[in-house]
Amino acid sequence: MTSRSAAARIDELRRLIDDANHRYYVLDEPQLPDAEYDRLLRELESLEQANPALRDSNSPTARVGSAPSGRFAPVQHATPMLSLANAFSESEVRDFVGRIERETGDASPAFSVEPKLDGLAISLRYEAGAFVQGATRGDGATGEDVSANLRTIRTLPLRLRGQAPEVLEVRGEVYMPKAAFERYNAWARDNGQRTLANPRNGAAGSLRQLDARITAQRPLAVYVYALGEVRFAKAAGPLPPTHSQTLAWLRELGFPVSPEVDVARGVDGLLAYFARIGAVRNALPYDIDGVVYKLDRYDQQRAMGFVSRAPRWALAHKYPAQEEMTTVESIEVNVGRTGAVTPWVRMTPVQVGGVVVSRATLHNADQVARLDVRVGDSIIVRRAGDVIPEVVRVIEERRPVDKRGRPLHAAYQLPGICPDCGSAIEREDGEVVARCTGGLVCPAQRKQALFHFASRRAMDIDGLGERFIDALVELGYVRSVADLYRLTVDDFVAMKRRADELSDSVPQTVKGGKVATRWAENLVGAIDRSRKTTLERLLFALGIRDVGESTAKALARHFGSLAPIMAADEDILTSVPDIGPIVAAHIAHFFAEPHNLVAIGELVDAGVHWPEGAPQRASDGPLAGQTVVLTGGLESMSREAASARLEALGAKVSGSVSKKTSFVVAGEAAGTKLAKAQELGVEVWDEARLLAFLAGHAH
DNA sequence: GGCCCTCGAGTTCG
DNA sequence: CTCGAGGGCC
Repeated sequence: MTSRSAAARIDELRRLIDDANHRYYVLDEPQLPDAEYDRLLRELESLEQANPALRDSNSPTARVGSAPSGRFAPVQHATPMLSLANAFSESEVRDFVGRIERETGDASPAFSVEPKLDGLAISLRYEAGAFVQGATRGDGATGEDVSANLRTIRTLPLRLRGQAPEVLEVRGEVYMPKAAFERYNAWARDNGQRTLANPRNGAAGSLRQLDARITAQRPLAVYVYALGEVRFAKAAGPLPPTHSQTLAWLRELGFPVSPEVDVARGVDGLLAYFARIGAVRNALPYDIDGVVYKLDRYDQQRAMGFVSRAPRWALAHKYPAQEEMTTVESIEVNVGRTGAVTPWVRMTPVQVGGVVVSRATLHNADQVARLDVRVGDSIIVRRAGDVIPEVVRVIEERRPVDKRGRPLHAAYQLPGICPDCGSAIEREDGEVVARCTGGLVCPAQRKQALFHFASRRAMDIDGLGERFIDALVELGYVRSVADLYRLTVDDFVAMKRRADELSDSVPQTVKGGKVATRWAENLVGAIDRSRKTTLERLLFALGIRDVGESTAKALARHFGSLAPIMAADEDILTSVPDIGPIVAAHIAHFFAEPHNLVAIGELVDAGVHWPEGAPQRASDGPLAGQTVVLTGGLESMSREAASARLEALGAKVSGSVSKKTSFVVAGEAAGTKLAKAQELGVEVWDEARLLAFLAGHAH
């Protein structure tokens, strides 16, 4: 190939690859098959290698990064990089908008609004449409030249598209997408590399790598959101008159601009945007710490001017932090109803997502080992999608060490004996959970068994909470579930008096004298009401391992009465739908234990009773054989009531959506289950349709 | 033996 | 809600 035609081909390849990159990374609409892309890139590489004179630092092949070039050179920003005023409350937003309305005389000014990415601010300089230099923010006036590292970022255009100004400086944020961060850390763990503490630190650290080849391996991305210096070839350039139009223009030039940018008017518009982004915050592919409001019209911006270094026409409205750092004060264990030993951390209380968090579960020994959490460690805690705090990771760099630089504390190990009863803790082969072997000898297990027995879905004894059960067991009033039915008002009053003397483990609101008597009467009444129950509730309340509500219901339907269940061997039990050999063994063992038989006899003697009937096999009804899932809240009835009505019509009400689900009933604020149903193409009913169906099939 | 669907169990704060 | 594991079907 002559060098002339090589030059033409190189030019063509660079265009094709740049275009493919733009479509893939910026527009998210890949067009070129991966194999074809690789082929073009390899062809370009070999042509550039054969023709060194035609190499170009803005060639797409440069994205693999270049060797270190010493220190970062300082870069003077042509126009200073600003900082923004922050707001943490609605009233600050009102003040901000009020000021602008007053001073511009515009009763309903438009704002360009955008998410505030949690990354690293940078400035990018283009001359004649080609990327020439990129710098960190630094102190706002002078930053560091990180051009080589920025070139490795796939979403950053190396050449602009269309009519680019002579000089164009844009400001943006370099960030690490959440998924890329997770992927990178998984890779780093597997390969013995240091993991990144969070996406923001990951972005900052990667951008300040002296060796751009390392940066190239870090999955960074960039969004632009503002202009710096702009010079057009001809005298006065046609700059758009508003910020939102500028963003659209930047997008046309090939820059990645957040798809969440919008225009809003007035305080209500801004707050609505803040709420809308806040609602999807977790689902966004990047971390944000707030949203930014910018007065849209440039003439109005000029009228507002600056205070020190912050513009008076822009505001960053921050969300409460969702991830915070704190320290581990101790690692302790809980013993559950089945003896499951669950480790958890007590940590220095810290505000996360608006509430103070002081403890978080570690689930099991595997999780402790994975995180390698130790006493004294600095940890990142998060309140994920729901409410439950979790330990995200340990910041190993901050682990306390002794004089010789060794960690102060060894890796945490689960205790070998139960802290509540001293029995051995064992973990079966292949199982994740470790269990206390003490059984009902263990006070922790006994308390949990009682709590489960009294719980709403079991015997439904109102007012018998966890702390109160603790006191009952510790003071020796109750050993087995049947003991509950022997307690009198006098017992409760006496117990209350003793508990008050010993500690404050009984609610403070319960005072002595008449009030105590009244309270005791209520409890005795609640216990008495629970005597009348159903077979499935009783079976569930007994706390047989692996027998939850659903299995208890299956047993009750299949056998109709208690005696045949107690008498059944494992073979007979296995013939019940959804009961296999393992659950059958647990059930048979439970009823083979003499103390369980005694407890059941005592319950019956104490007056616990339930209707018994004939065995029921496959149900019929208009919904026979259908599996239904309820999600979200219904207005006209509780979720339980809706379940009962559907079951009465023969449906099986399940908790999780799958291909086999017949239909999903979605109420208010339906969440992931609705999304899953839509993804799987499962039929979705709204409340109106459910009500119409129920009305049409009323008994 | 491997998959998919369910169920069970544990969990935090106000 | 999420994870782990039991049950059932291919």
